[in-house]
Amino acid sequence: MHLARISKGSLVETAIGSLRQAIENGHWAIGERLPVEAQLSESLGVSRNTVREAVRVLVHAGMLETRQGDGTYVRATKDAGETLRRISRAQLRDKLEVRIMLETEAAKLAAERRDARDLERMTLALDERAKAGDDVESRIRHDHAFHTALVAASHNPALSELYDYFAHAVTQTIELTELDSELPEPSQEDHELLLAAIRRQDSAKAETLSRALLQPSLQALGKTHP
Amino acid sequence: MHLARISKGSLVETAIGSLRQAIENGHWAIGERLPVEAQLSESLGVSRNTVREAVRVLVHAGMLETRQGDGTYVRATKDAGETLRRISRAQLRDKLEVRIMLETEAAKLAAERRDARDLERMTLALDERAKAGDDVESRIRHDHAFHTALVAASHNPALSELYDYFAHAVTQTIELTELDSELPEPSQEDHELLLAAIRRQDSAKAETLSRALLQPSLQALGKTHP
DNA sequence: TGAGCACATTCGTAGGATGATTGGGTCATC
DNA sequence: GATGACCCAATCATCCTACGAATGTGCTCA
Repeated sequence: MHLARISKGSLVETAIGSLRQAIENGHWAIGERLPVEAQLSESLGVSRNTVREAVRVLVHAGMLETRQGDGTYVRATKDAGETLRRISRAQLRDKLEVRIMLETEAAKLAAERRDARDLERMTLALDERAKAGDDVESRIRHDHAFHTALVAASHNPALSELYDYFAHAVTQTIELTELDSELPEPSQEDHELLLAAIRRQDSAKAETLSRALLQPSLQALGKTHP
Repeated sequence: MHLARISKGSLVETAIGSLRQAIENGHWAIGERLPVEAQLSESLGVSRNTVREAVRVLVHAGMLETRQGDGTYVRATKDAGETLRRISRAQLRDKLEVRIMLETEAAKLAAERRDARDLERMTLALDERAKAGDDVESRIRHDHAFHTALVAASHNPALSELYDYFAHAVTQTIELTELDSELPEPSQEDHELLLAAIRRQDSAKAETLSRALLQPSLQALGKTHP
C-alpha cells in the first residue's frame, strides 16, 4: 500500500507553486513588476530568504527576471522548467521516439544546408568511429560526435540544443537500466550511407536512412520500459 | 565598441556555474553526496544563503537532490534548465521551424494512433474555431485547442509537452513583437483537410497538410527576426 | 535647459540562530 | 541473536537582522 505524504513539500516549494500559479493565472501581466520581496514575504507568510529562493528558481525557469535596485518582473507565463520535469518523467520509448524524429528532421535540413565544415566534421567523426573497432567507449564517443555534427549541420540552434538534451536523456536512461545489450546497434555502413546522402544533398534519402538507423531500437522497446 | 562585463553575474550565478561545471566534469559522480552547505560555502567563498540559492536552482534543473537531515546528492550530469535557456534565446524562425517539425511528426503519429476521443476533441475544437468567426481571441483559443488535441493524439506525452512549450514560446514572441499582422493565417479549410486525413488514417497526407499549414508563416520570417 | 548629485527604493550578500528530519549508534528486553 | 525504543550527532530548512550594490527619481545649480 502507498500512503500519500502529509506535507506537500518544503515552504520554498509551496512558495514556488503559489507564485507560479499566480503568474499563470495572469495575476501579474507580462512585463509587470511584482511586489517587493518584503511584501511577498509577508503575503506568503514566509521569510524573505524563502521568497528569494523561490524567485531565483522561477528566474531560472524563465518566468521572472530580477533587476537589482529596480524590482522583479514577469517575463513569461509558462514555466519552462516544469516542461522539462514532465518530459524527464516520460517513458524511455517516448523519449527515444522524440529523439528519432528530431534527428530525422535534422537530417533532412542538414542535407539542404550543410556546408564544407559540417561535412568535414561528420566525416572525421565517422572515420574515428570506424577506427574505434572493438573499443566500445571510443566508438560510442565518436558515434555521439557524428550525430551531434549531423544535427548541427541543420543550422538550427534550437533544434541542436533539443537534440542534445534528448540524446543525453535517452543514453543516460539506457545506461542506468543496463539495457545496452538488449538494443540493436546501427552498423557503420548505415552511418556511411546517411552521410553520403547528406553530402549529395539528397534530402529524401537522408530522411529515410536516418529514420531507419534507430527504428530497430525503438521497436526493441516495449511500452513497458521506463 | 562593446566592453565585456567585468562580473559574469551575481555571486549566486557564479556559484551555480561553479557547481554545474564541477558536476559536469564528474568531480562528483551520480549518486554521490556533495559536501555540506557550510563546506561549500567556504570553498566557494560565499555565504551559506548564496550556496542554498544555487543548490536550489540546480535541484530544479534536475542535477541535484537534497534530503533534509541527510545531504545533497548528484542526480544527473546535464543541466536541463541550461538547455531551455539556450533554446529560449534562439531566433523566432528557428523555434517556429522546430514547432512545425514537432507538429508534423505528431500529425503522422496521430493519423496512426488516434482514437475516437481524440477525433472528438479535434472536431469539437475545429467547429468552435469556425463558429468564432471574426472573434479573433476566440478563434485563436480554439485554434490552439485543436493543435494541442492533434499533438495529444500522437499519444506521446514527451512530444506533447515539447510541442506545448514551443507553441507557447512562438506565440508569445509573435505577440510581443507584434508580428501578428505580417504573418499569413492558415484557413479553416486547411484545418478541416488535415483533420480529415487524420480521421481516415492517411499518415502521408496528414504530414503534407500539417507541414503546409505553417510553412507560409515560416517563409514570411527572415533569419533576421529575433 | 541640462548636467550632475543626493537620496530613497530594491535586490544582493553575509552571518548567526533555531527548528525539523534523517541516519546511526546504544541499550534494554525478550 | 533479534527487535524495538531511545538518544544523539549531522544536515538541511527556515528565519532574522544588518549592510552593500545598483537603479531610478527628483532636486539643485550653473
